[in-house]
Amino acid sequence: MARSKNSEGKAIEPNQRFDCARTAQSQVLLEDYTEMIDDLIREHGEARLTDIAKLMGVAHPTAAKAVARLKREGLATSKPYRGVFLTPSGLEMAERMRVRHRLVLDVLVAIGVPADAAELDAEGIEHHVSDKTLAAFEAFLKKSDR
Amino acid sequence: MARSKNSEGKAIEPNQRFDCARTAQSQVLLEDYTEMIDDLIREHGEARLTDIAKLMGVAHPTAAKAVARLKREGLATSKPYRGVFLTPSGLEMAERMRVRHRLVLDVLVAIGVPADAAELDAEGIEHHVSDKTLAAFEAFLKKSDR
DNA sequence: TTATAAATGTAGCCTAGGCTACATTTTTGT
DNA sequence: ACAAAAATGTAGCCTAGGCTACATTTATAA
Repeated sequence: MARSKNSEGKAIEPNQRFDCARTAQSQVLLEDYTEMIDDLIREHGEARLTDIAKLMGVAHPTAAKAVARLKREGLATSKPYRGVFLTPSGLEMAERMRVRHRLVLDVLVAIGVPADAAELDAEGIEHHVSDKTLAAFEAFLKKSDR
Repeated sequence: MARSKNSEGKAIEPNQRFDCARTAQSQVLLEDYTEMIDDLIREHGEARLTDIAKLMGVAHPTAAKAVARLKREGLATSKPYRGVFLTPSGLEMAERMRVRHRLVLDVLVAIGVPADAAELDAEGIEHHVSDKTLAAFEAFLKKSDR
């Protein structure tokens, strides 16, 4: 082979560090939408497509496509011209994200990040926190409390 | 209007919390590639397309498309059948990501995240850390040191 | 009730990022 | 030098997620 090693003689191997971003992208969208639909239902009693689109800052057909995908993946249900609801597994995902969001936010604030920045960054970060890290966050907060 | 408010009477407004993920996606790819190209050049003296593809875990035409985009955005240069190089602004981006990566990793470790989880999660998190949060991270680490 | 407004559905287009298949150019090894 | 292997380029396809434009249904108000 021409160059599975190079001038420095080090082999190049796939780096797990980089291949999560792309695979995860799709998942992030699902998580954002379920989280938001859950928020809407809690705060307003229902999740209308128009409201979902407004909150996500996208045009309504974009939200409609996303909802179609949620339904395909078994996370949501809806009937024509009616609101959107989460299935049990959709609710589970929303709850999971809620917990993560809370913990990430609390950790950021605990280490001194201003509240506004913490809130914005938490939304991006919460999708990339593994279970191990989450557990460490809980332990850290418990320790900080006392 | 039919429902810019709803049964609970609360207005629905775009939530900045949700509209970063999508806009940012594109940026994340650029950041990952510049970071990795910089790594390759430092460690191996050059960044070959094949190595970039291997590291990213994608097929080589995918990497070629990404490099084409980096060039379009003024972050990289390359000649046919030769390695890829970063422009000054590409180097700047790589350096920015290197600093972020280091800080995020150190903060995670400092609050008790196991090293392996910290390394993996840092790669996802580093793209979502604002300047404010980064500054808070630095302050936190400085405080932890003593 | 019935016209109008709002919400939702649908079609069709674009770009990004993934792939395979195949063509071309470099590099390697004999 | 030259054949084979490796690297790179290119074409073309797919899906996701964004949009606008337009059709249809539901809700509101006169």
